[in-house]
Amino acid sequence: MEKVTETQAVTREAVIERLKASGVTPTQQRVEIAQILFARPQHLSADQVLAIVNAEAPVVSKATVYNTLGLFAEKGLVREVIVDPAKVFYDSNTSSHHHFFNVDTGTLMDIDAGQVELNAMPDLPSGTVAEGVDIVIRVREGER
Amino acid sequence: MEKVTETQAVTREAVIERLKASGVTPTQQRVEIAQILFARPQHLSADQVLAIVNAEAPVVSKATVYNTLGLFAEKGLVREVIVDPAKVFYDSNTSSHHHFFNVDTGTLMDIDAGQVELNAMPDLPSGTVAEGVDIVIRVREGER
DNA sequence: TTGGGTGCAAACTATTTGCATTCGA
DNA sequence: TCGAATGCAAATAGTTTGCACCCAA
Repeated sequence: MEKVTETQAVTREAVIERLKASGVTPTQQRVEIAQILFARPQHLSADQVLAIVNAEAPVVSKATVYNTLGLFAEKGLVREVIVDPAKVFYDSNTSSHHHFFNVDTGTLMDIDAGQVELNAMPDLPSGTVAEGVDIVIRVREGER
Repeated sequence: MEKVTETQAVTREAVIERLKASGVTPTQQRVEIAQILFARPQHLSADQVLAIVNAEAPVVSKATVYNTLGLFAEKGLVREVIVDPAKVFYDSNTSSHHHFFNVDTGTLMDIDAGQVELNAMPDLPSGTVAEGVDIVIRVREGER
C-alpha cells in the first residue's frame, strides 16, 4: 500500500491543475485516470487503463474509461496511436515523436522526433489541412 | 455507388496467374475478389469488398472475404493500412508509397514514394528487424 | 478421392450508447 | 440546486471461429 504513494511522479494537485488548464472538469475518476497516464510517458490501451485503475478496488467503470480517454485525446492531453487493428493506444507523451510497433509483442516504443523526419511535406489534397503526421516503423522479433 | 462494370483492366487469366505466382490456390471466390482489387490501385475495407463482389448476386460470403483478404495480405498481394480504428483498409497498390488520411471523410489517398521519405532510419530496438515503414499524414477538410 | 476452401451462423472483442443515478461547483 | 458526469447493461460493428459441405487438383 505504501508503494502507491512513494512512486507518485505527479501529485494529485498537479493533475487537477493540468486538467483544469485543458478545460476538463477534474472529477474523481478523471483524476484517477489522469494520474496513471501522467505518471510517466507510456502507451496504454483503454483496457489496460481500466485494469490498472481498478487494480485495488473498482473505482471507474468501463464506459467512463472510454469516455475519459476520448475526452483527453480531444483536449490534447493524450494522443491516440492507431497501429493495431484490434485496439487504440493512448500515448501520454504529447510532445512530437513517432513510434516503433513490434508486431510480435504488440508493443509500442517511442522514436525521438529528432531521429526521424520527413525530407519534405507533400502537397496536401486540395481543400484539406494537415492535422498531424504519424510515422510508424513496424518491426518484428529479429530472426537469425 | 460505384459502377462494377469490369472494363477488362485485368483478365481473369491474368488474375489467376498472379494468384498462382504468389502460392495462392485460385478458387472461384478468390479470383472474384482479386479481380476487384487488381482492377486498379485502390483502398477498400473488407466491408466494401463484400458489397462490391456481391453487388449483382451473392457470390462470396462474409467469412470468405475476411479470410481471403487476410490471405492476400499475408502473401503480399495487398497491403493492410491501419489508420482508422474502426476498420482495416486493403490497398491493392503494393509498390512503396504512403498515405493521406482524411479524418472527416474516412478516405485514403496515396502519396507517391518519391514525395515523402525519411531523412534517416533510426536504430531499431535491439533484437528486432524492420518490417515496414508507414507514414500517414492526417488531414481534415480545410476550414475557411 | 480428398484435403483445402467455403458458407453460415454463432462467438468475440473493442467501443459506444441509453438512461437512471450521483456528484461537483 | 442542477446540469454534467458516471455506472451499468444492452447495443454496435468489425472480425474470427467451428463445423458440415463442396470443389480444385
